[in-house]
Amino acid sequence: MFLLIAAGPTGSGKSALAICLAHKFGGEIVNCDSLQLYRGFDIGTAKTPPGDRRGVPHYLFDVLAPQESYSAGEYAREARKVISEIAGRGRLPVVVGGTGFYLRALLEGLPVLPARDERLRDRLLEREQRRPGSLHRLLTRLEPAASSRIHAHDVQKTMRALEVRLLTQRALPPPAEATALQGYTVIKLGLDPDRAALHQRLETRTRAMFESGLIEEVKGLLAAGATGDEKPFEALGYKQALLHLRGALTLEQALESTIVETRQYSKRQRTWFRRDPEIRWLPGFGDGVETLAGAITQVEAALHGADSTLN
RNA sequence: GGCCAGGUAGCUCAGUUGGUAGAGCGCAGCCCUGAAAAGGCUGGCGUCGGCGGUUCAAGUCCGUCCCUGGCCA
Repeated sequence: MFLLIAAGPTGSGKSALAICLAHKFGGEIVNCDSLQLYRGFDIGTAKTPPGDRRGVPHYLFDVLAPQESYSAGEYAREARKVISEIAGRGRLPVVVGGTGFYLRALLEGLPVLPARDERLRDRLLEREQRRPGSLHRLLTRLEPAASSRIHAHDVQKTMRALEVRLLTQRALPPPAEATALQGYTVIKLGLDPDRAALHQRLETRTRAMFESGLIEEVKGLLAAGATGDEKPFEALGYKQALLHLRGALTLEQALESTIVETRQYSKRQRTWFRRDPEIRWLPGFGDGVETLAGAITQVEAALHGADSTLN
């Protein structure tokens, strides 16, 4: 069984590439983007409209309501289930998305650890607010190895480490090893367009999002009952649209801020994916003819290469 | 034309009584084990508008010229 992955920074054309490959090789698409999971967040997440999907089935899009929180662990479980169903039908699962951490959780697994505990977190946060730095000091005492890996200023990660420590102490048995996804030959493709060209495209795309109704989409979500405090409103463009609607930013400032933060996000994605030695990098954008041809060649070679070694 | 306020890192600006310059943002690089479009770390020699002058020493004082904004003509 094969599993195809399309990775790369936002705006590099992953979706176009994935749809094309799925169309050609009998594939079905599985989302690996932490925000395209949400219903109603369409324009700002650059979700492929149903009309552009060329009849290729798409999974794990629009499966969450705004107020539902989510995590890499939940994603990995859901995605593994969907992938196994697709493969079970004799089709090729094609995972597309820029959320590197979710992809890692899916393929390599996460250590078996307790999930988030909001009540514990509230207490820890309160403690941190009363005495800044106290959580990291506590972690250093309880779990020196973990605290040395986490910078003292990184409260979010410090809190997670403490949470794990405090919960596992109570709830033995000790954590098991991470379980990697088994049974698939994974073909990882990565898109690596020229940086200046990507920046240009991201700016153009962001302007287009605002012009084609991002603000109205946010108004609609609020009218439908969202408060704006839900997690997906932290997303690029949504955050700024909200600030604009609340009068904190002019439209121009909201646009400018979204452009800048999108560029920074794309850089973080590059840094993340670049470390993965299994990715076969394709220069250019996923909708480029040559890039697409190169991808098809790669996939064919991988499929045939595996055929001959299996026989 | 006159008066006033400014011209310091890509941008916005700090720079005490003169001792060869700093913050934020951007930008670049990086980290990441259930918030990940999140969170965090590292990186600042730049003709201090130009030219003269005073001084051991000038972004900091003096002169002059140029530019920008405002006010008055």
